[in-house]
Amino acid sequence: MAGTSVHHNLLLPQPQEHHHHTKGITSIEQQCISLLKNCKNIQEFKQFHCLILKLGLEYSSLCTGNLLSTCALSSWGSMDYACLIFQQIDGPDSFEFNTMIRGYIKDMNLDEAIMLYNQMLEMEIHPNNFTYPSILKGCAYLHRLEEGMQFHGHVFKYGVEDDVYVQNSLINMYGKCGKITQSCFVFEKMDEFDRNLATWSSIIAAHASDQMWSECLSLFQELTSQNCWRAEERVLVSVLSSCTNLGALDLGRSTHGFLIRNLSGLNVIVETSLLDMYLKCGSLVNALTILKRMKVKNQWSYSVMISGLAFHGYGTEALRVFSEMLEKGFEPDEVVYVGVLTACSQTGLLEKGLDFFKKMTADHKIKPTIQHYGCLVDLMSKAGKVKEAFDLIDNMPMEANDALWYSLLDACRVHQDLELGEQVAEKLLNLNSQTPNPYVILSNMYAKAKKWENVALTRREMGQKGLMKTPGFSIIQVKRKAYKFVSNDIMWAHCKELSDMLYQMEWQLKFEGYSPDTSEVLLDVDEDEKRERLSRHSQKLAIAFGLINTAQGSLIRIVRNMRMCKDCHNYTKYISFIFERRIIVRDRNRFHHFEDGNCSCKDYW
DNA sequence: AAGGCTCGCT
Repeated sequence: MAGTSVHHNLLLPQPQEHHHHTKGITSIEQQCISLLKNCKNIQEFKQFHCLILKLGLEYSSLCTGNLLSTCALSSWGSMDYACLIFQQIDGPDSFEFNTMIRGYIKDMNLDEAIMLYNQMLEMEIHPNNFTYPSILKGCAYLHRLEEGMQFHGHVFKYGVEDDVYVQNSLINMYGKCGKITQSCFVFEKMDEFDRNLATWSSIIAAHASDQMWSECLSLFQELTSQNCWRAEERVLVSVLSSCTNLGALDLGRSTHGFLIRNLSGLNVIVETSLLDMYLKCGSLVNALTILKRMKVKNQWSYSVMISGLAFHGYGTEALRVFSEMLEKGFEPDEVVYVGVLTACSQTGLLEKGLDFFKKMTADHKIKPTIQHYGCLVDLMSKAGKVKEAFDLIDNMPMEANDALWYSLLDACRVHQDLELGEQVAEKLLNLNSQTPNPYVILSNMYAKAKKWENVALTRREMGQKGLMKTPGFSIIQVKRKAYKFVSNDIMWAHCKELSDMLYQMEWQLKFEGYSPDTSEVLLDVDEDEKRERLSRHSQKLAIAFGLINTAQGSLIRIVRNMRMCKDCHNYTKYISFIFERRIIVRDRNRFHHFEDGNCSCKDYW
């Protein structure tokens, strides 16, 4: 038994007659401390503690502090026992209080930590620069802004506002509580030379989580321009997240290169961020390479993989990854289930999706959030069950948001359910009357049903509110430069090269059997005019530009602000076949991979 | 005796 040999060791220092004092601790105390720190579990620790008490050792406050910290901060979760020790201490000092607070924060027990903090003040023991970082960390984690602000006040009261650890913790706390302005305020007030990597990491992460991605990247540039910079995984994770959200594949690639050059190995969090970046920026090939090289995967890696595959239209593969995750013994959380349900809705697996929803609540005891209901509504709507989706929203335990209604409204449009569409549009306008989107979708539905009076009426109502339709556009990247094409933009009509290319494309398309599908042109004009308009959709212009300006056989990437129309989808399939190009289009919901005349969405989107 | 990182419905 491990205990026996340790007892033996503990008794060893006894024969020493003269006590060596080092830094105020006797050598026997020092030995006790080191033995205590090597304890593997609470039982072992208790045994030692009893033994020390039996030996009748008088220990100094430093020793008590160490005893406490060993217990309170151990990984074997023994705050109860630490409490017992703490209560026996006659007049605990700030060191001991800080240790206990840190122990509670480690267990995410902010309320107990705050109680102890108040007790500290009552006993007129001043908190110090070691008190605030830990307690602010607790506020950050649990998004407790009110308490965090209170501590910010105390930081001044107890004169530790210039401590860099305290300042970093404040930046982090405000960032996590969504108060980016306050984070910046603390950051700006800091001495430039005091700022360290944790400072930068906190402020950069704060911007990333507040969706200020471009600002996040400029801060990172500011950091790299300083000489003190060194490779830091933690910072780069936030940078990668910003690249992901901006769809900045090039910058993401550079960051990946930087990581490879500067670090010998990558941890699982960085690898997961890279995985997410490549997936969301549309490079499935790079994502799969990362995945193959990953030695360690955690729940988040699977989560990213599942939603990423779903985003690319590989629903079945996403579900296969999910079952692998379960086999490996990872407990699915609510986020993973959002990915799983998305995979089902993107692929049209209605029954499976409903099954997963049941499993989630019954087997895994996860309370569905509005996001889960969102997926479910999308799942049913896309499968044509619009009435059922409407009933589901009515019977949900929470209020519906606009995302949910939009999902249903778009399905009403696709499945031409005018009556329900009108109801849904009204719901949306009740939520926010100053948005053009419900009017636009509704008028498009009227147009498709050839109810031109209603079209005019809807458009007029929209105009009276001063609302404008957001124009559809497509962005194509050529040699690291972005070119934006807006539908029916006449600016490009003067470009001979482009109109020649469009003419050539059209000619070859017709030869291969393509005929324009004018059913989604939503104006009361004749067939020729419809065809004319169709041919000037932004995606077609962007593709023509891409065919002219990129090397033969190379990949074409397009990002759009809207869902593509049926005809553009069909047209792009033909182009991928005729010009032997892979074309990847990201619309507002997902990726479409066009290759050899087919699309990864299998025409379900 | 202390502080910093990644995933989710239109």
